[in-house]
Amino acid sequence: MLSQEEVCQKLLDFEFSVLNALATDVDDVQYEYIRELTTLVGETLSQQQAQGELSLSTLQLGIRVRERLDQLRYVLHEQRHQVQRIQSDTNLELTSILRRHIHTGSSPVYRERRDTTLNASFMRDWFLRNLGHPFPTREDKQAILAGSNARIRDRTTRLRYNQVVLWFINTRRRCGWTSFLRKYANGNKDTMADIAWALQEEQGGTHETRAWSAGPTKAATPKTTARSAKEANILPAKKGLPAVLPHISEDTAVAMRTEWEQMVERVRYGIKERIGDWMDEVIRDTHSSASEERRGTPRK
DNA sequence: ATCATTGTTCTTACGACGAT
DNA sequence: ATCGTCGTAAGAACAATGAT
Repeated sequence: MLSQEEVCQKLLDFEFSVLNALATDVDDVQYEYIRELTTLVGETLSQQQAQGELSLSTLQLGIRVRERLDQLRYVLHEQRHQVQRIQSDTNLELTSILRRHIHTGSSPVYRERRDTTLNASFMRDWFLRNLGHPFPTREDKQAILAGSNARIRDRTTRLRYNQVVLWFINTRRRCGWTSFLRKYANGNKDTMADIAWALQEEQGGTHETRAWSAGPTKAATPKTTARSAKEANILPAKKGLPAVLPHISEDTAVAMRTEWEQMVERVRYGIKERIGDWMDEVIRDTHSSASEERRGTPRK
């Protein structure tokens, strides 16, 4: 148990630490110290009060400290508002200056890189759950942003809205989603959604894709596709890919399944499209030259 | 006006390789 | 073993353009 003198000293120490922290930027160690001190002072005072050991002078000191901190809190509150107003005005001004600068034909100003890779786990997860239609709405993007930044205290590693937009654009292109769309769905996103549904159904997927498959924009325009038939629980005669694309050859179906799996892997673990393509080339070359040798065909 | 796509540039990490 | 340099892949970001 602390003596009255020690309690008073802790109170003053507490006030000094808080003032100091407010005047400068606190690091984690300082923050932790203030937190511990707050607990210690609070517990000691309430204990002493409960046991009737709290002296009048300590009590008065405690009240004075609280009043000073209250006043300070009010002042800081006002200051913060002012700073926010100034920041907002400055941002507007800077934006307009930068716009003018860019429009005068100067070279592009690339933002300084903060990290080599983004905190993309939320975006990857969303992409994988919506492979049939990886186009998040504004609300979706805001939710992804909030989820990604929820536990990040360091400002410099927090995602920005535009980074989410760009990540989806780049990932659709790099993971092979766009080329798959063109190659197998004739550029039709509805067909792509159906194919995605069928492939995931074949693989015994969790059918989480139902969310986008029956998404709000689609639901508003009901169509007699394989997808809507499924939603109405009218199961087609065939299941999986043949139900959606009845006229494709087995070879094409196999190729589609392979490319789909590669696409999923790229999204899940990173793109690495160039290494992947290179590996494919090596494997293909090795395979073809091996079979040529088996047939006795002279190489080169 | 807003959002997606495409082509492209730029930054960073990393491996190979030679010099010490 | 440890550097410094160089080339390259991956991925983030930008600009122009098109679609709705």
